[in-house]
Amino acid sequence: MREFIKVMKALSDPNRVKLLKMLQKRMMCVCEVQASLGIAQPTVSKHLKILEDAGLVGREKDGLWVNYFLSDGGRSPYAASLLGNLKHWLDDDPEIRDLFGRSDAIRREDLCHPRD
Amino acid sequence: MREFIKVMKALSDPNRVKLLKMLQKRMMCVCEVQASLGIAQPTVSKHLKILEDAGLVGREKDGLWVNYFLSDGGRSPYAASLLGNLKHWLDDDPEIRDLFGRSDAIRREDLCHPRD
DNA sequence: GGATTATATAGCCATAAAGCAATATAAGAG
DNA sequence: CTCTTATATTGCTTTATGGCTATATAATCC
Repeated sequence: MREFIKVMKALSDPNRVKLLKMLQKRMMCVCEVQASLGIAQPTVSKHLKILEDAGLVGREKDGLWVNYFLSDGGRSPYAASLLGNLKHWLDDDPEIRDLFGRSDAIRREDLCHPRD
Repeated sequence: MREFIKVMKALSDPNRVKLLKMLQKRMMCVCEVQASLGIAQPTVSKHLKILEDAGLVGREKDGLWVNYFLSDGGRSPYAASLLGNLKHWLDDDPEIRDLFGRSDAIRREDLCHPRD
């Protein structure tokens, strides 16, 4: 029951749902998510932790970055099922469309390494 | 998005999930739910309202009682899908098993109409 | 080593949520 | 109409959640 509730709670916040929808397109680092959602970096980290604890996303360090990606669902059947549903859900949602419009233009290189 | 979030929030509480699992077996009135879950009657009514607003349950007046039952999902595709998943989820959960053990013994006639 | 940068954690505040007791509403019985 | 009973609503308290700023950690560069 706890595992199930954890997944449902993780999916109960619009910013976390948006985050998952973005990760459907490609893996992202924290600063890319921050720029796309327009919320503070620590808030993004907190959301990502909640999603990770629920088994909805995975992470992979890459130097200074941490890349987050959609989980394959191996850790939680509830997460797996919901991620499957989310693939075709909300694509017509205006908020999600707006988000995609914005996040497509966001590239890590413009946010990080300002010296390059 | 709001509709989706509403369904996820509705499913984010253990008592509401238990309630839905019980309704899988049969429709129930408020006092039966109250006895099964062991929480106050107004709390039950509040939970049922949240589930109804999310399109997860329906209601039908029967004299003094109000019978609640699982929605057919016609009002929300998210609710429909999740209700379908819940049918086979959590049946092995210890809390749900306990609940079923208790709720099977609960009959409306023993709770209401004490004069009969 | 020290500086820089991306992410994580800690601490705090405002709002939401879940619980209860008390009260209001609605339907049936007399 | 009055009384009873099942459910709904209101008002309140406690805890959980989402947001922020400030600080800590981890990795890279010099």
